[in-house]
Amino acid sequence: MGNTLALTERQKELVEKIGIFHEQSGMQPAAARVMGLLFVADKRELTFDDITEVLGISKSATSNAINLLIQTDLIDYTTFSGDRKRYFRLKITNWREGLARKINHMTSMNTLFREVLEARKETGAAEDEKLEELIDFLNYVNQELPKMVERWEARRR
Amino acid sequence: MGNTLALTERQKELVEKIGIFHEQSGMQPAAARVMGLLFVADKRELTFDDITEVLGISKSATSNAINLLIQTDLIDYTTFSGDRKRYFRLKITNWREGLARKINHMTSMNTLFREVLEARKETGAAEDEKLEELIDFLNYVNQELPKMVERWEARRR
DNA sequence: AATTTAGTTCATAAAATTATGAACTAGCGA
DNA sequence: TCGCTAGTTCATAATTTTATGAACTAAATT
Repeated sequence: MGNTLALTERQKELVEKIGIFHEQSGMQPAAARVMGLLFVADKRELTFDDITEVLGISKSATSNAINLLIQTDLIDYTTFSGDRKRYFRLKITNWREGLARKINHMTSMNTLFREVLEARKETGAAEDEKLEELIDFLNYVNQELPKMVERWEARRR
Repeated sequence: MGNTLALTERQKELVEKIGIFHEQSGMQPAAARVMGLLFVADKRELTFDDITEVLGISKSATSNAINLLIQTDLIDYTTFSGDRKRYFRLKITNWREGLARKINHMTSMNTLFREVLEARKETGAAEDEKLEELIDFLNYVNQELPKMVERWEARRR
């Protein structure tokens, strides 16, 4: 029983590209490939076995990856009555949120920088001012980013 | 000859915090600690040996870390005549740029998503529309972010 | 010329991450 | 009750990443 989901070369290439992208954002390799596959496969919903077979990874690797992606809310699944399989699919809508969270993580450095500044013996050095400036910038981004998302949403309507 | 730069507990704590933050952004552990140290040390400029001794890492680890940080433009050094040592220091001003670059990397996913969409057999499915929407959002961010930075700069003056 | 200083390089070791496969579980249907 | 399906779990293996230490270089100093 050959697998009906075989990928074209183009699809394989895109799975890798998307995989690498996610790896670079800190995701485990297998999970990153699962993301890629869910993006490019001919079907929008894949079963556990689809994933295992098409990616050529072990069941445990698939299990790990899927649970990780569910936990981080990047994928989802449906079921159908009289069928025990789960059908996994991307939760694309959560991307915006995820992006915002990541940017937020970066800009959250500002509180840590503030602590650093307070722990420094006051030298009144030019370096301290530069750090102040950076903190101010991060604060600004933190404040403006949600507004930006709102503007995008408004424009959409 | 004991080292004159010994860190307080508070400073050590902050080095670790900053280190972990950078590690989470994909930086190698040793380099991440060097960043932390340069942030919290009593002096704003440290030598190779200061770093090696205070962090308790090997010379090669220090060498690696420093070269990495110089390459990625996160640190700098000065020299003084009649002194062969290099004095390493943070290049804080480049942070804004670095942050912008990272956000850009994330939003650069839009071109890849566009490729995915084009490779999909046109099903006209709702999923495709969601992906379109995401691409649109990423485009928007890419476009608006530089403006945001400009607004911050303007406000600063 | 010999030594010291300020590093670099590289083979190897240690540690951390990721994947495997075999054994297991729990529900369903016959 | 037996077997099958759809996974999970865990000890172990493979891979990757990171750090070490010893040997080296090249410039400055004595």
